[in-house]
Amino acid sequence: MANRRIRPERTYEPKGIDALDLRILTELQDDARVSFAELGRRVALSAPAVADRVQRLEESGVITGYRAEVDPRALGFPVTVMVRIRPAVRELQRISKIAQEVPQIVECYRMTGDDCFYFTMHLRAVDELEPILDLFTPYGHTTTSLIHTAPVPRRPLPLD
Amino acid sequence: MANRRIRPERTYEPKGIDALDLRILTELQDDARVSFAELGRRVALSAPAVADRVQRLEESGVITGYRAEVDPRALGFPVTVMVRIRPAVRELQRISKIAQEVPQIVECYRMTGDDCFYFTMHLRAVDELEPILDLFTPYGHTTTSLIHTAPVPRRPLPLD
DNA sequence: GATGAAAGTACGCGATT
DNA sequence: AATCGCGTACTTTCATC
Repeated sequence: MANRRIRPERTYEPKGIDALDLRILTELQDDARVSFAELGRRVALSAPAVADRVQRLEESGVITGYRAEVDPRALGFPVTVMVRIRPAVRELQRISKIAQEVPQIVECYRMTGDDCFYFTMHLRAVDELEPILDLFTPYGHTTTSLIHTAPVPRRPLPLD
Repeated sequence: MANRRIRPERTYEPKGIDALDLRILTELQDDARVSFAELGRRVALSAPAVADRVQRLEESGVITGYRAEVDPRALGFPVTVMVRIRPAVRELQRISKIAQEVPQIVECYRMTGDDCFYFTMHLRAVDELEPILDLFTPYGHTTTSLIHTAPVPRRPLPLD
């Protein structure tokens, strides 16, 4: 029988990341627009030195991007919805594809359990919900929840 | 009988936000570290003009922050977990509080449905899971899923 | 537009291997 | 001796008035 051991494509080990890198990452998670000069002052390094480190962290995939966070409600998306999906057999790929194609969906994950997909989306009105859910119902069973509040709003990973 | 009509505390209307603001927000959602000069070039505005607009968007709460996104796996958190909670009666506040106090939890939301809390956390090993879940089990029933992949990794709100 | 700050580049120093 | 990481010096670009 063939060897079916599954190996991860990459081994994710924090090699070559030191305490100074973690301090830099903490600062950048808190304020991504800080200048290299100011960042250098905060971690006691020269501007070129921090710029080098930040570039290294970007190129090695530790930093995956810099995002302005916006308030969807302030932009006319007052409805945030979380949907779980229990896919019908052999329809997993299709669900991924639809999720990618619906622009209101801002994230979608696959996970363990019966409901093995979930996604979050922002809507201009609840009217938008039904037609979007109908894209998925042919391929699985959906469970929908409206999000009320954020007891813990999105926050950085603690890196100490 | 008292009037029990529920009104939102704030009306969230995109008032005073024009197409140029939306283009600026799109750029900043994509690359929060872009300079005002470069941002100005992209939206055909002078650097001081975009700087003014960005400041206005920050002060009005449309922009809530600038975050570097990091890859938790690259930093030694290979396990991402999503937990839903169906709280016991009258224990909602307690669940919020615990979620706030656990640093591994990077977001927590309250929503409609039986499982009216959910949160996401990043762990260094699955060993960490049990003691964290045990913080919640006295106050509700938990459903835990390990996250495998991201068919749609976190992406910006489309503002066209 | 002008001024002061920050980014980017080049080069040299010192420690580590 | 060679490499790596940092600092300094200098030019260009940017932020701010």
